Amino acid sequence: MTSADSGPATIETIARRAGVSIASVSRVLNGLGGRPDTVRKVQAAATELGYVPNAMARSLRGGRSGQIAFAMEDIGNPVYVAMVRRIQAVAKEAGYRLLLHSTGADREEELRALRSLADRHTEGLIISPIRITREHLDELSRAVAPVVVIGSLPEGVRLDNVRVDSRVGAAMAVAHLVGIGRRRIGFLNGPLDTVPGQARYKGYLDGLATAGLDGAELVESGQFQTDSGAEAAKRLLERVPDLDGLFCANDLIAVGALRALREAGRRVPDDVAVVGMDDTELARVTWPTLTSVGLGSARRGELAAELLVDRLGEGRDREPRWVSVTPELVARESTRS
Amino acid sequence: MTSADSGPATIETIARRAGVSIASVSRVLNGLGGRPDTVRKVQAAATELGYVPNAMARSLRGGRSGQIAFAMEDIGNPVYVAMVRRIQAVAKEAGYRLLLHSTGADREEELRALRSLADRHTEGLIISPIRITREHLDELSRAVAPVVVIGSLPEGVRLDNVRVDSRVGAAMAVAHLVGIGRRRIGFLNGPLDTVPGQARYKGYLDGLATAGLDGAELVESGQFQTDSGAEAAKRLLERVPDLDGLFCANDLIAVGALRALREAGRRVPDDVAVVGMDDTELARVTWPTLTSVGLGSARRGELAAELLVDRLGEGRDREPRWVSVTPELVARESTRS
DNA sequence: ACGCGGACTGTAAACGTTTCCAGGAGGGGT
DNA sequence: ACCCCTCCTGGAAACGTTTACAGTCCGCGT
Repeated sequence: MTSADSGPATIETIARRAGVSIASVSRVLNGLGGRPDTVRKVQAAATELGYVPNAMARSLRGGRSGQIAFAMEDIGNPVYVAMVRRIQAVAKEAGYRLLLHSTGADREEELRALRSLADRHTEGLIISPIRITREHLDELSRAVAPVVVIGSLPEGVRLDNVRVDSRVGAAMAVAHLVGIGRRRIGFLNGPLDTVPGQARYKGYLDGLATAGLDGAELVESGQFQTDSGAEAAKRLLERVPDLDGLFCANDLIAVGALRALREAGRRVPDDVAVVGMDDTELARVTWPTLTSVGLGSARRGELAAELLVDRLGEGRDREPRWVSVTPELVARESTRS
Repeated sequence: MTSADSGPATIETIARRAGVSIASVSRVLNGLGGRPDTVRKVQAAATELGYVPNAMARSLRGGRSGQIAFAMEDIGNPVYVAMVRRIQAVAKEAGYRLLLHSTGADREEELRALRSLADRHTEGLIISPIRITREHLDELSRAVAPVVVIGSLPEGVRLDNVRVDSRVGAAMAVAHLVGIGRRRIGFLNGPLDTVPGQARYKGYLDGLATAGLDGAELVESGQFQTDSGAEAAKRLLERVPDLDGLFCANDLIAVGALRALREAGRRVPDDVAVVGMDDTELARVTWPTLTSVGLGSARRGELAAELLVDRLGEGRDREPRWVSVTPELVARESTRS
């Protein structure tokens, strides 16, 4: 009560006040037994002093920081919001705190996140890179702590991995448009040199091929963002006035496209039916509400977090696991026939 | 290169390899001088071994973890996304990592976030509580590390604080609706027992009073969320069929209201003009786009982060500072006259 | 030639824990 | 009455840094 001890109470303060050794204090506080009166004295002292163990000291000694990190492009994209939410939940459940890295899709930032594992402030990392370069792979293989990747990896990379076949998802989108009678189906993509950009482009072509259509000239690429999507849509509409279906590589692009279509006086879905991808919360907010191919982002976040937590505990040395989620098309007003 | 040292390189590994003491290694690596050849040897050894300093050890010794935290209700609300983005940026700039607490507006969780400062894993906290109880204030005053509150505090609380007069903002919304000729102006609020709920309600009344209107019976409350907003709107429409203006306490509610209005066959803005609050990214996504009173969420996040960073550095003992941001109405299609 | 000052170095302590180890106390069985 | 076993305890080391302190070396001025 009086104790003129400077600074917050430590295990030592308690030891002095309870008249026992710091070892005993530590044991009692960790529930490792002790004589009843020792336990009582220590607990009394601890609560009186409002003792809270110093997490840094504990981490240093135990080699465990109790922290994991999630690195994504930008938290502004609702697809990552969904992931963060679930990762957060799983992490908290397992007793980990969550750190956020916003990389802005900058390769250097991503690598920095990866390398930052080396300083041990974080026990593991979930990363969702949209480009995967040789350097990424090198750095991944060299990572000093467990890493779980959300997104597709090249064959043979031995890392826990949560993926979704967005190529199939893209094909589903096209099939759906074909199914409601559309024939001139455009595609607004993100950058072609990204993993998702590639996969979705191939899926688009797959979908067209299956339907016996040709759409080579109906593609525009930009960024995976709203404004960029609006511009791309405008370009496409000028080039292809008889467009009647539009698949967008993510919901942000789709939102931009809806805006551009409206400004161009096209009705959705009557004139042009639109399908987005990711099935984010945005899809239920637009008007008309947006048909979108869900890629299970919440689920992927959850799975990734579970993989990581497992590897940090029980599954220390298990084989790397590749988990996948299946895409699912959610039909809404933007493709009502 | 060969070194059968187990585990990652430490300052000691380097010392052995370079044939100097650990003190010298530390000094060289921190740029505190040394004889040219010592510097060379140490640096060579460090890079060969790929040395990275252990953040935990450093934190323990230095008493600084290099981490700050942000506690908010739910990252699903775009208003927090905007804040997180900016906080993240400022934190990174100043060399801090950012931890996220999602409290789900649960009082216990919020208090836990506050108390968790005591374990020193975090140097400071930015918190945006929507309810402020006696317990919050006690815990805030007792916090062992700097805290910045985003949101209004009772008079006399000595804490760094970033606020916005949302009461005035609400009044602006009503004035705007009055300005375009609306007279039966409803209000969809969040919970009345929250700080923002209170302020916005008062502002709504202020606005009506200024215009010489009476609207006591035109209010519905629910949660600050989309679905809840849709339900509230439905209830209100049934009770008040001649509604011609609607102010919503945040954009999520407004999005729900837009949906409900559409389902009820009312045109926006022709039949009912709608104003939201927070001016989140959602406002530009809906159709019609949503007029909304911006409360500078990005700016508030930024200011809060700056206050915190300052207090952790230079401003250690400066007086608590109260900063405020002024609301700003952004007119869009939902109130076009 | 000697001493002095300055620049550099190494030893050791400190940060706050957890945990290994050896020793002590107490109780039960012979 | 003695011994052994169990249970608890305190001392000390360890985690990987930074830093105060005291010592060493060198060159320079006298």
